[in-house]
Amino acid sequence: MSQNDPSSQPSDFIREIIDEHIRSNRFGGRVATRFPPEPNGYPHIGHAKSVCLNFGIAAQYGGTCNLRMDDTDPSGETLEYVESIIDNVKWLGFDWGDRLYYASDYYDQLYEFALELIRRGKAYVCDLNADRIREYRGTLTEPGRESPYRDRSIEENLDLFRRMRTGEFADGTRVLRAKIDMASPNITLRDPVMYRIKKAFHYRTGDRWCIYPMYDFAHCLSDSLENITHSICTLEFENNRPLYDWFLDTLELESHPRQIEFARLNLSYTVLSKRRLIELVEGHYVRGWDDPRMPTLAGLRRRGYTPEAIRNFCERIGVAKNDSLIDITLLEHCVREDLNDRAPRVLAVLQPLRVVIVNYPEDLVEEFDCPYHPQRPEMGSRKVPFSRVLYIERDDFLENPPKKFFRLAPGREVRLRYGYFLKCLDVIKDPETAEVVEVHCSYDPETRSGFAPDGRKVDATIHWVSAEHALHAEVRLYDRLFQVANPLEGKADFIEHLNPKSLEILKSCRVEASLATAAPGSWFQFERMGYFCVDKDSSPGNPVFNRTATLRDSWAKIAEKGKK
RNA sequence: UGGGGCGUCGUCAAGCGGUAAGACACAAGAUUUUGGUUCUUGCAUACGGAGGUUCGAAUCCUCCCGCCCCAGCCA
Repeated sequence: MSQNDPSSQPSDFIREIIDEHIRSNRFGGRVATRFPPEPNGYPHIGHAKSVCLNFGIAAQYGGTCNLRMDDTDPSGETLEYVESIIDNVKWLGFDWGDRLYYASDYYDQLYEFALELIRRGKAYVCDLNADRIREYRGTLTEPGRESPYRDRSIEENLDLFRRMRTGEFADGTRVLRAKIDMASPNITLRDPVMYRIKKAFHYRTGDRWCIYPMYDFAHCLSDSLENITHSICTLEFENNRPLYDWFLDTLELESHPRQIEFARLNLSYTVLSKRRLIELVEGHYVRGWDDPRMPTLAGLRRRGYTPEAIRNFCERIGVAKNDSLIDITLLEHCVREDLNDRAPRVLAVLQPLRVVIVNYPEDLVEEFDCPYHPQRPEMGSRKVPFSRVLYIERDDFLENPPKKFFRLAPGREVRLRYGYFLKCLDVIKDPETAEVVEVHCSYDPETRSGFAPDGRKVDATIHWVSAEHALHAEVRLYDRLFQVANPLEGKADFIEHLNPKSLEILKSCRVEASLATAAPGSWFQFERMGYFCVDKDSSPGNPVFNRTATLRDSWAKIAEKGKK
């Protein structure tokens, strides 16, 4: 069993805290977590870290994990975002059963809790406007001042708050505040706002409400209502924990979850903040939320990343409190690892160079049986047609090859994958541009299975496709979205760091005929080129492929060194 | 200059007083009909710095330095 493998049961400071709670029977041995996104953007790989953590812990401890939309601010929250969250968390492989909740479903209860706080003399209606409240709040080094409305009677507060709810007052004219401590060194505790007036349409409650609860008030109570035991959130909420506890303590609620904060994910060569992702989408720097260059789950999914790869990535990066910038090569490694195992191998020529085999019969067509996976024969094979005219990759031929290049070149012999040895006899160039347009070769009929009876060796094996039989295809090559590891570093606008070559569209690719029926979303390894998946833009006869990741390429490294 | 948090290899990250795991990256080599995969090997005399406690400190204490978060009627 996997219990013997410690690495299969992740351990981190959060799980240590939970272990301790179980030992001390703090929550009756129960573990209940929740993933609480605000539906105001598409979920990204950073959310995946939280999803994996919360659902992972629940599964590991035999507990539950709820999915809760933290929708307490009508502006920006939409059903489209809710759907994208549901869709993507499900795709990642997690199941919340029937426990899909919405903070907006708690509005009535939250309102009652607010009334109770007023009755306990712990909340008051404040008539200061936003600017005034800021002034009264003080600064990091100076204490704040108490609002002149702080000592209203309970009756007046109750009356005013009810009238706030009925829409008697204009937006921004009054708020409900918690009465805590205007001199607290923790600014979060300086009489924080609990409710604001916003006469805005909410995507779920419509115009039933014109006052909306703030995060600090709503979140702890939502957790409590759901009987959460461990409320896991990111580091920036650490300052808010005393407030989280204050509401629950002041209301004397039985269910008092423990808030635990961990460091959010940062990934090199991309950005993971909703605000900036929205900017990329709305500024049309990418083709939408599911653009394969985006770090959104929708983007990664369309790019060809598998849920398994993403989950594995989330496990490998660990959980701690250090601000970190994870190297994107780790994410890439995780997809390659998964796809190497499961992607069928297939032949595809991205930048075709025409090859005529001068000694191959004009009308002969042979079929080679090509296995789908070198290490997994159970994946089977398919027949690939071979004929006199082929296409090979442009990069696999060089008229004047450098020392370490051992692919095709004048006078050189290579092996065609699954086929014959091929020798270059002649190079045909465009008289105007001197560009190589065609290569004439001969093949050795004795080498049909890829070996020479005389035992002679060949340095390279290249991929190919029969000109007459191949399918035309569009292939989209993606590279990192940004040119620098940390686009947010420095004073420059992160947009300036966008990689102008993050997308290269190749329209004259040729892929083997077996791909004609490939379903959108299916993964392949184009041999020697990388992992690709069928894009949703494909139509019958016009397949479109996205490059998920290149293969590791030691030749590219050698070539790169040669340039320097 | 208030409060909260964090500082271990290029990047993450174990370590919880007994003499620095692992992963990615990188480098070298072996195998190979993908310059892929796989395999082997190398990669922190050192844990932000300085003192101190101790037979022994990345782990305990003190001071210092650096980075992140908080002054939304966002979450």
